Amino acid sequence: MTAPRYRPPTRRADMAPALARLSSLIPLKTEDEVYLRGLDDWRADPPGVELARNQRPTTPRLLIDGWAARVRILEDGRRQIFNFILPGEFIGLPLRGRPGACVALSLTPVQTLDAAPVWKALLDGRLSPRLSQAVQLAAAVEDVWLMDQVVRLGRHSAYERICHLVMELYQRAAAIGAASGNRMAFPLTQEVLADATGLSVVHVNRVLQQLRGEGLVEIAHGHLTLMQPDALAVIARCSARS
Amino acid sequence: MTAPRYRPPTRRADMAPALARLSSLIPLKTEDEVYLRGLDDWRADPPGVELARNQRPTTPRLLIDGWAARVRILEDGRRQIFNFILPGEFIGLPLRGRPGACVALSLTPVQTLDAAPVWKALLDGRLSPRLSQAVQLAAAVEDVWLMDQVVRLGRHSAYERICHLVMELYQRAAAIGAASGNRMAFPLTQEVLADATGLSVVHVNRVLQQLRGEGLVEIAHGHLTLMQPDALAVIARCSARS
DNA sequence: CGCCAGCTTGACGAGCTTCAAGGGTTGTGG
DNA sequence: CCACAACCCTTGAAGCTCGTCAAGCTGGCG
Repeated sequence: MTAPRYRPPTRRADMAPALARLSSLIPLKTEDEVYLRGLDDWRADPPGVELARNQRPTTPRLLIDGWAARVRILEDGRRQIFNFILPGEFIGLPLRGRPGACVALSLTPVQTLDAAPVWKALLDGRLSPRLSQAVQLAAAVEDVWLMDQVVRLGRHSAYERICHLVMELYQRAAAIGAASGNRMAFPLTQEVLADATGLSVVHVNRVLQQLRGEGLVEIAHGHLTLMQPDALAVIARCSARS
Repeated sequence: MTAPRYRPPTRRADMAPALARLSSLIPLKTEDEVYLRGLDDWRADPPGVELARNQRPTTPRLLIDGWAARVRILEDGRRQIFNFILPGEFIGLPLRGRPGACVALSLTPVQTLDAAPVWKALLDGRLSPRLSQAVQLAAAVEDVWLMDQVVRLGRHSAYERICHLVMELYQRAAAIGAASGNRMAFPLTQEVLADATGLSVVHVNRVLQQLRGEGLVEIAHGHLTLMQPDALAVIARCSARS
């Protein structure tokens, strides 16, 4: 009956994962890291909170802990997830989008920093060339992920969709140092996976059972394990070409 | 047996549609139109030609006549169309994408202009503020279309997908003055529609039959007619919100 | 200990794909 | 002018993938 009270963390999470992700786009120098660590408008939010709407003006934020997603909700309640947001990614950059196109939603407890100074510095040309390029690259990579999502939804079977998405998420987790030994924390519910893959919850469950039975992937207790990364990669590689 | 010889047109197509489309993003001044009309590296291509690959360096081009599409082709031959390209849109702008992410393919005979001067001028800050903003807006609108595509593929039925796509294309045609009286030239084959909507050709055909039977939409002889635009809009409006 | 969100399973049916074959239209060559 | 080829559209039949409904289970948290 009582609202599920949210106890915000008292301290800022480690910024290393976020910095690792940005460095994976373009190697950052110490001064860049110092600059980012200097961002001081910190905020913590519980799951299920709308972090940003894609409309101007919106102040961009940098995710430093937790998972979020870009989502659209239809009039009749259907939901479609466009993409997941992991630490080191920007939310609400005015580079893209338009009112109602999508909303950023926290999926776990999240911590973010106000990135408005970064954006302002970029526009004024005061941002370090490496950070400028990192922002540009981040946008380009997002575009590619969105195209991958289109291919998954349009031309992959349920089985392929889940394999492909799992591989993407594993590689992104690896880039922030959140994966080791083919294992990673995986906070997504099957309902969220369903909204991302365009499937029903029940069918997501069945595919996951199948993958577990085949000894390919195991998701349990908030963790994901790639049992046969190579076999998975083969299935997922029904993707690019030409 | 003989290659289906291609007779390129001898004269450049009218640029009015392309200019109308850009003006619909941001009203252009006469000098902007003069500048664009001054682009002189003209090219004509038959259908089925790869116009640009999403990788640097690629020289961007401005489509002035015909239809094209951004496509990805999978190893096993499956195809997914991301988006259609109509006159007034740029192909291969280095704003987005990455090798292999997608390819631009002509669907009809097309005519394009080399837009490298535009891009260079933009980078140097020499481009008129209106044209600069038009390019930015074009990119933003493309993002929205891509998200719409994700929603169609992920959460719409076949019936809804086709209605929604038809509405989008009609509005885009209207913006370039290529539609009148609920009617427009429509050069897409059912196979192309299938690759755009993630369906099989056979099922696209069945849905089109149904729409025709219901007196909603008629596609025949390369032309599309909206018989009941209002009813269609209601079906298609299962889209944005929040 | 009890509650609730999330996971699991079965049965059934709809939506869509696949395979197969036929028909219409357009353009090319004899 | 006709015949033919290529391409596209159309239709039927059969079956698989996936969604829906319904019910029970499990684990974590207050």
